Amino acid sequence: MDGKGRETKEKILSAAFSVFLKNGKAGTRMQEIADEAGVNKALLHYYFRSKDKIYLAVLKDVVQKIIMKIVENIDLSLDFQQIINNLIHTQINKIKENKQVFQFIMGEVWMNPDEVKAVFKETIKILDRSALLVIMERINEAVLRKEIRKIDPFQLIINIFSLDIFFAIISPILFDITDFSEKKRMVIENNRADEVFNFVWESIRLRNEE
Amino acid sequence: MDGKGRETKEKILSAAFSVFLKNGKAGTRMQEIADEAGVNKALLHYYFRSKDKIYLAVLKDVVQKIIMKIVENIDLSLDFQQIINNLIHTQINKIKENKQVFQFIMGEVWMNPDEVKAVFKETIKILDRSALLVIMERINEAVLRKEIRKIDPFQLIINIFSLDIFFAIISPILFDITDFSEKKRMVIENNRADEVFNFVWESIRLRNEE
DNA sequence: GTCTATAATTCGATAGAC
DNA sequence: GTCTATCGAATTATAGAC
Repeated sequence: MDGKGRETKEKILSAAFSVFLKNGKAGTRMQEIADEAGVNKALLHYYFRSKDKIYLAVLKDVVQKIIMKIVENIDLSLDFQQIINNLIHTQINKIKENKQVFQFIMGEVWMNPDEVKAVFKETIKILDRSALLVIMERINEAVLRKEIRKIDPFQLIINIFSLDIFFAIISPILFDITDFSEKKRMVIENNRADEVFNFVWESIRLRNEE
Repeated sequence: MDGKGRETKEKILSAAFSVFLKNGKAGTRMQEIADEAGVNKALLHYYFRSKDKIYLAVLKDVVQKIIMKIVENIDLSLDFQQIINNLIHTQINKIKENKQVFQFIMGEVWMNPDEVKAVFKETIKILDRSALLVIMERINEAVLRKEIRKIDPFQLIINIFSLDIFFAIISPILFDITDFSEKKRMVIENNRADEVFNFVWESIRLRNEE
């Protein structure tokens, strides 16, 4: 493929990325992608054959990016308490920055579970899992030296992810159906990471009495 | 409307319920509802005018049931620790029993956010909120008599919901992409309620040292 | 490689007979 | 109240000219 062709293909892919993220698979029209890319609709088929193929390309890209983002950038040089604190704050910030991506994935998971699961599986296979494994290792170490109580690392990670992710994806609806003031909403959102860390740390730290 | 008409209408609604739950709004075909109900497709329009109208009827019913289920049946005669324990176990059981309903709502929230939000708002308005309010009251009381540490009841409830709901809706994908044995999967699923209660209680209970 | 025009299909909705 | 037949809109996909 020559330079011009590659350029066009990338324009289409980038447009598809933004349109699929906004509307989901079912809500996306090939015409809208073409308009967004500034090319003719027929070209989408010339380069990608079908809507399904473009969707799959976008989905792979999105899933890969989100998995990377959620486990990367964890500073392991800190002490254990700070690692957990750092993990929670980093994760919640990443989620805030990529809300649209999370909501897209949540939507697609239910509409196209098999497609999404397959992409997740494939991505995880080629992924560098070391970051997550190192954290689990650190959890086990902290248990052994009695800094925290005995807990299954897998369950602890799941609990942290639940507290981080569920709130973020549900908060638009939550604040829409409750009658909090804008100010209270902001306070709750901004304090969420501290609240989660506090909740988690109080649960796992070992006290002197024990 | 005579007896026969009412009966047909109910057959359609019941079929619509099962088909929408399985496929979501976008994935549902009027023909499939008609087949499921054993009537002609034209009759759906005779009784409900449009697909949107049937969907709305189903959505209202589903949302109402799920909100009721999640807050009802909390035994308030117990002591505080047991109320929290009971709340978590009841909720997780309800979620397990109604997994399809939860997954349907999660899917619809992203595909039709405005429609779903509106139905939630409306349902909450006519809902008996006393159960949830009483729990928040009990939380405040427990703080005052120093049974648990100081915590915002709203945040505590959100945290419990996160730990209960997120795991349940994500577990099919989680177990699909990891390589746990069937046995380990069962153990984790069956112990989830105990794990959550333990995690929450360890986080909030006040010790003697403090 | 890119465009115009159109085929092909799917699906919600309706008209009209019984 | 129920069915058959069909319309019309929306949308993916392709054929063919440039």
